[in-house]
This record gives sequence, C-alpha cells and structure tokens, in this order.
Amino acid sequence: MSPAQEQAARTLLETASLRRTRPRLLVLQSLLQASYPVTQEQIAEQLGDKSPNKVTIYRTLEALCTAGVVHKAFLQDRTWHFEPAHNCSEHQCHPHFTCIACGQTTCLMDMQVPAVKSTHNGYTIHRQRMQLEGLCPNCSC
Amino acid sequence: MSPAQEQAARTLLETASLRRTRPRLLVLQSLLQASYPVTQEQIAEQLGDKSPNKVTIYRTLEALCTAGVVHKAFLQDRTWHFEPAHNCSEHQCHPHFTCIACGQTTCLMDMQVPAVKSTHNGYTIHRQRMQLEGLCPNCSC
DNA sequence: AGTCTATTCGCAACTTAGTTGCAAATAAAA
DNA sequence: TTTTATTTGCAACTAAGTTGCGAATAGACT
Repeated sequence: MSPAQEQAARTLLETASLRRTRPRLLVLQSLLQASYPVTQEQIAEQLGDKSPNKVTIYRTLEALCTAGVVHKAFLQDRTWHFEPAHNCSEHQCHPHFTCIACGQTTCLMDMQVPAVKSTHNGYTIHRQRMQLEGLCPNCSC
Repeated sequence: MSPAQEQAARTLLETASLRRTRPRLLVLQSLLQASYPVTQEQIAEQLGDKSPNKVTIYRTLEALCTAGVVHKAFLQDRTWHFEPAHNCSEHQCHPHFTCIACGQTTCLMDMQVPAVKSTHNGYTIHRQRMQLEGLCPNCSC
C-alpha cells in the first residue's frame, strides 16, 4: 500500500462522508490495488493478519456502494464482486469480461461501448452495463 | 398451460436430449409462460401443488442450461433467475432491464443492441450481454 | 403387456455467502 | 480531556443452493 494509494483511500472516504477508520482505509486500499472486481473473501485474504472482521468488510463495502464510491460489479457464483467506481460514467459502467476457459473476470477500462437510446417503449434508461464472454489473451493461444 | 405450450416444452426437451418427465415438462411450461426471468421459488409457487421438489427444479434448470435451452439470466440478491433461451443469438443475449423504483426486471426482446467488435487487446469476445437500469413504464409516471 | 436398467426424483441433511443484535471500542466534536 | 454518536467484532442466524442415497420411473427390449 503506497502512500499515494493511502491518500486516494482517504480522499474517497472524505467523498463518501465516512469516518476515517483503520478497517475502511484497509478495505479501500485493497480495492484500489486490485485489477478486477474482488469479493469480501479476496479482500480479507489480501489483507492477511491486518484484515478486519468479515462483517466489517461487508458493512464497509455496503457503505461505500451507497456513497457511489464503489460498485457491486456483479453477483457470480452466489458472491458479490466489488470494485472502485473508477472509469464509470453516470450512464455507463465499464464493460466486464469473463474468460470461459479460466474463469477470470477483467475490467476492460479502455473499451468503448456505444450508448443505447435513453428511452425504449416507455422504459426510461438511466444506466447501462455490458458483460462480455470469451477467451482472455492467456487462454486464446 | 395451453396445449401449444405443452408441445413447445416437449420439443425443447427433445432438443436437449432429456427424458420427458412430468417435473421437466412442468418446469419448462412455467418458464415459457413467464415474461421475465424467474427463480426456482417463483416456478414452485406458480406450479402450486403440482410443483416438483425444490432440488428437482434446480437440477432440471441446470440440465436445461447445460443443453443451452435455458439461460441463467443473472444472479440478483443471491438468487439465480432463469429464462428460456428465446430471442438470444449465439453472440448476444437480449437486454435485461431492471427498474430502480419497483425492482422488477424485464426482457427487452425487441431492443437492438449494437454488437461490439469481436476482439479487443487480445481478448476474443464470443458473447455479449447488456444490463439496463432505469424506470419502467409504470414507474415513469 | 411385462421385464429390465439407466436415469431421474424426492427427502433430509449439509454448505456457505451474507445478515442481524448487541456489547465493547473508538473517531472526532466539544 | 471528556463526551457521544459511530463503528467494530463476535456469535448466532438466515436462506439459496448442493449433495448423498434409496425409491420411483421413462423408455428400450422382449
């Protein structure tokens, strides 16, 4: 956890109007250094001995989601995956790619997805998300 | 359950190379007459007294998914939602719309979603899904 | 129709992600 | 430093989905 990341974590807590506590800083730093959406269990594992209680992690994630600083990326295999709300606009989250060979899910931050129209048959569309499936670079060979 | 739907259910079982059993016909008919992705619990409720055992429903759904006749639409609130694989092409599933007011999810069968390119930075993309969020016609007023 | 066998079904018991209640700890305001 | 609302951790709980296994049955073969 670099000083820069610690600073980023502090800023995010301030944005979310949440008290600066050790567990929250740890959870945020763990989220920030992950390159794909992670579960509570992965966060706990990554933090090792320093990890807060499981319940605290869940509650922290929930609070960060409510504040809009973190996203529930999706629920896969009965488990929520979380990620910082980086690279998500108000109307669109970045696309997620899941490899059908190795199962790994990645965020395709740099992929442009065309926006759908904002209304359709009486439905008012606020946000869109795209999920992609296929082979990742490793498994394509 | 109309005779037409029963016939459709039989055809789907044949496609899936699965034995024609009472529980499977019931589950399929229930799926076919739903207008949105449904859970095991909703299927059981809809079938009432005639409903097969919970485990049988799960196993039937799993088998139908493996055969490609049914899709797991998504996992929401720790619960899988299933739907017939109607209106899904090989490369793209129809979009799902979830209302942020009433929580109801609907399939937008008639909505055109542009296909993304089939490769991106080494990723080979086989299938895409779109999830939409906003207000449904009822809640828009 | 009757027999046989692999498949499917239903029950009960289990697993585990996520939640709740509550007393102890603590951030930060006074 | 004191105070107080907020946050934390523990233990116990909830419920979706799974597993093992004996009983039932679809469909093939007389």
